[in-house]
Amino acid sequence: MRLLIADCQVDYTGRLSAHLPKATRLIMVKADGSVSIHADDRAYKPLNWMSAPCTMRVSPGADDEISEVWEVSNTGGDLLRIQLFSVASDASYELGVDPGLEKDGVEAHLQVLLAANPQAFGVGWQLVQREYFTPIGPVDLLFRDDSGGYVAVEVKRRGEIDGVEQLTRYLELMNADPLLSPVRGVFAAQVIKPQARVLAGTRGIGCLLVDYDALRGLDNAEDRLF
Amino acid sequence: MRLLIADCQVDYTGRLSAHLPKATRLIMVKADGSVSIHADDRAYKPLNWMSAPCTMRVSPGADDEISEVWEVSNTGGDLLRIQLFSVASDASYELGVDPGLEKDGVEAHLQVLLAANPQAFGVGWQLVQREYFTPIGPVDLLFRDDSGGYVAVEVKRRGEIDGVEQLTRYLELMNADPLLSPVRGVFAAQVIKPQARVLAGTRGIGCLLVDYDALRGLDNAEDRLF
DNA sequence: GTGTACATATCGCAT
DNA sequence: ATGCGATGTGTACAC
Repeated sequence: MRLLIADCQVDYTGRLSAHLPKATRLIMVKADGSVSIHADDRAYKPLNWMSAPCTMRVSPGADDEISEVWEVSNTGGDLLRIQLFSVASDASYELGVDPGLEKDGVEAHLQVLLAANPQAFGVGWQLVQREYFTPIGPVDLLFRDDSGGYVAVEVKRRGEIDGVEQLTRYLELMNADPLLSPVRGVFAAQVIKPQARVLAGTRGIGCLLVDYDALRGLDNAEDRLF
Repeated sequence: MRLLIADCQVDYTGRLSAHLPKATRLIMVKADGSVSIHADDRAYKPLNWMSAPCTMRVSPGADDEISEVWEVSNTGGDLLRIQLFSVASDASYELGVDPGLEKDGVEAHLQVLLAANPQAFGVGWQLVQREYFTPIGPVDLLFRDDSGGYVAVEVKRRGEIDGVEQLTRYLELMNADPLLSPVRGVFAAQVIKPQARVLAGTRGIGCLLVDYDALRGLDNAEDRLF
């Protein structure tokens, strides 16, 4: 990883055109060839960047003020042009390959927990299949309720309007299948935004607020019992 | 901006739980207090981060190997815990406030260009309103076609399935209004994905591929003429 | 390679 | 504050 602190002017042309006037910034060149330019605020997003795979071409500056010009390009025709003025610092480091991030608590885990605990939906519910396949994609969970009717469940961490749309498309398709019809829908999420709840209501789709910690507790309790 | 190259172990608890095993990484502390941890690949995304506003608490390490422990927290209860082992480099720089990014070519510009050039849709089309308001949000463009019928247009840079869903919701609502009905829909984008085109077709929504450069050329030509 | 869904998305704007 | 849409979204995974 190479880190420069330098006065620079940057231009990007690609999916849009963007320009950074001359100022002091951090320029980061990573081992995969990617380049990013950071200001002294915002943790997450660089001002400008070029993702790998890309190639860099370095040329001398056109005048005394510009020491070098970097042109970073990819196969899609995007071009990041960095004009370097004075360089306050320029250092390189060997970091090696990162062992990587371990995560927990995402939607996949919610889905597994709900599949293992149908009682979260109601008494007598039984799981038919997880990731039940339809031509337009997999339904997260398919259950039969206590009366034997099919229920398609869409699981989200945060329930928003596009999740309701997604479930609606699945339901349209499944209800066109005489072997499945009628299929009800339930939208399950840790939080459900009001607009999503209203839209679900108008489409006859039920909503279930999922308590992740309680479900995980249930799961652990069962692990201990059996 | 403070830049450390150091062996570190990182834990994050907040909207999810995540763990980074001990390895050499870049740790960036910006003037706004935000902290990010970068591996030697991926230009855009840090491995872990805490956005401003947040506060850092530094304590000495529990044993000889750990030099310091940083705990960065925000008001939402998120916690980023960095255990520092050996530090290869530690430097601070004054960058000042960045003059900021200037952009061009985003969806807003497409919308303006299309509003100014109704002939891109067809002969005799007339703009009724840009950002035509409905209770569920603004329709990008509302036209009357050569026969006087209303046409709602959704503009995207890239036409995908969710854009068709969005336009569908607008059309449902507008067609429920006897003063507007019937309203046709047209989905306009620089590229339209096949699945979006098919969905639009099944809903009776037209598709228009927008040539950004040609439209801009038209616009410039008009600027010169008048 | 393309399509699809998720993200600690972030960011900006309008209510 | 909250909702909502756009992002050069990036990223992983399935087909």
